[in-house]
Amino acid sequence: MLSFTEENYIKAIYHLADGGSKPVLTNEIADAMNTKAASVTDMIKKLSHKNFISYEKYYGVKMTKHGKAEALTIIRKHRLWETFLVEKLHFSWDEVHEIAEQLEHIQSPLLIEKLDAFLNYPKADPHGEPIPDRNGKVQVKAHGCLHEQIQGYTGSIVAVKDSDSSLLKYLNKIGAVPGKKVEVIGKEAYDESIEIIIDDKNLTLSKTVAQNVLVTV
Amino acid sequence: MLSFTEENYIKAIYHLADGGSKPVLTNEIADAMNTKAASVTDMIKKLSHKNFISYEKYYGVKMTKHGKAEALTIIRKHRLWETFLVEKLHFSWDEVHEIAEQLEHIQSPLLIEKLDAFLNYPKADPHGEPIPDRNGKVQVKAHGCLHEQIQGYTGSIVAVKDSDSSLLKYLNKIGAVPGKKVEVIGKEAYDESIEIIIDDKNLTLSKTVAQNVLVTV
DNA sequence: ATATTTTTTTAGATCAGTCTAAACTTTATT
DNA sequence: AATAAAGTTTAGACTGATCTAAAAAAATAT
Repeated sequence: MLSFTEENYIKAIYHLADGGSKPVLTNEIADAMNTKAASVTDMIKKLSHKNFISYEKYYGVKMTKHGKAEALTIIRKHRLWETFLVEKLHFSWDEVHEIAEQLEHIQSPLLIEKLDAFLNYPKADPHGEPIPDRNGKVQVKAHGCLHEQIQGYTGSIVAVKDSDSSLLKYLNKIGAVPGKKVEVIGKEAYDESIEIIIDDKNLTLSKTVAQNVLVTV
Repeated sequence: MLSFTEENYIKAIYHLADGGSKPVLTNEIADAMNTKAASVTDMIKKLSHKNFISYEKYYGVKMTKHGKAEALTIIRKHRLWETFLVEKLHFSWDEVHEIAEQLEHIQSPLLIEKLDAFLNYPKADPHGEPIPDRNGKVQVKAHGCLHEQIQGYTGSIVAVKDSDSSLLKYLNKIGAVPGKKVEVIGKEAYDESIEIIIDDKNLTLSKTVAQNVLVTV
């Protein structure tokens, strides 16, 4: 059985690898886990020994099939619990992450099946992220440019196209990060800027920025 | 913040001390925790240093006010989760103990308040055990062992002592669950088994079973 | 292509929780 | 009261997850 920590590493690596495909560097993991590179190296050895990742010294790690499957069941649990917290216990969607981080480690496949049924087999969590099914299948959501959306649109941010660090920094500052709910209030015709609401705050994004933000459709 | 293990020790000691009052011996704790006396001694030192119990070498430990309060919040969490599992997720009452053992360690006072509200502030868990309120107050119901009752007794089942799953499964099968009316028809002198009526059905329970069933008096 | 910087790994230490084996206290027995 | 038995504590070791400091490898810059 996996420890708390092992599960957290597997989940973090999966996310950093964008679904487990691309290789991830030691320092990236250390940053994501708020720990030191040395600790990561140790854990990498353990996880690779258990066949969740493949590891070659001085190169990033890559997830195996086994590892991806494991990550998906953890993600499934996390997102089902978040849905429960928001829909049944009436938490607001920004309060649930920390609690779900704990709940996702509860061991009981039957519990998760029953929770899934209780919630009526939801397809996405409160942040709009898809919930993998019991076999690890993820329903990939169609998404489009924020720039293409019109007044009245509501959805959530899926990803950011450009990896330019100043854009990311800016989006992070204004709270426009993946997972966040967004509503389109209106668009300026003359410069194609877009007015939106994120976290109850009105924001105006330039065309250039809006073209780089992917949202659910 | 308390570790998983510390919480489990506190809960076990509280139960062994019958509500925290009488002193508990090292070996009793070791048995209850499925560990060795030496490990218990170490943990006792730590918990006493943190003021949850008072400790004098070679004598049993006693819970402090602080320790009792802590134990009661853990028990509250455990019993609320059991209620949730049975009432909302439709687990049967003999399946929930192990899962609640995990859930009781989730840290979030707000979560517990919301769960309590969601369940409509239940007074007892599915086994009939009282649920402490947010201040640690327990509503104690007068009750006695079924085994101690004599011919002609009528009352109802309040709770089941042992949380052993095979006992619970058995009681569930014969319909001896909390809330059910029970009547004592007679007792066999030679093996101290007891004959009762539940749901118009005559049943014979062994001494061991009857000792674990609590009834109103 | 050599030197410098960055990244990663190794070595060695620490802490929590556990263990076994030995030492020590208390309780029971004769 | 002396001895045996039972229960408890100490000493020392191990594992898992972490750390710091130093060594090694890879990437970058001159």
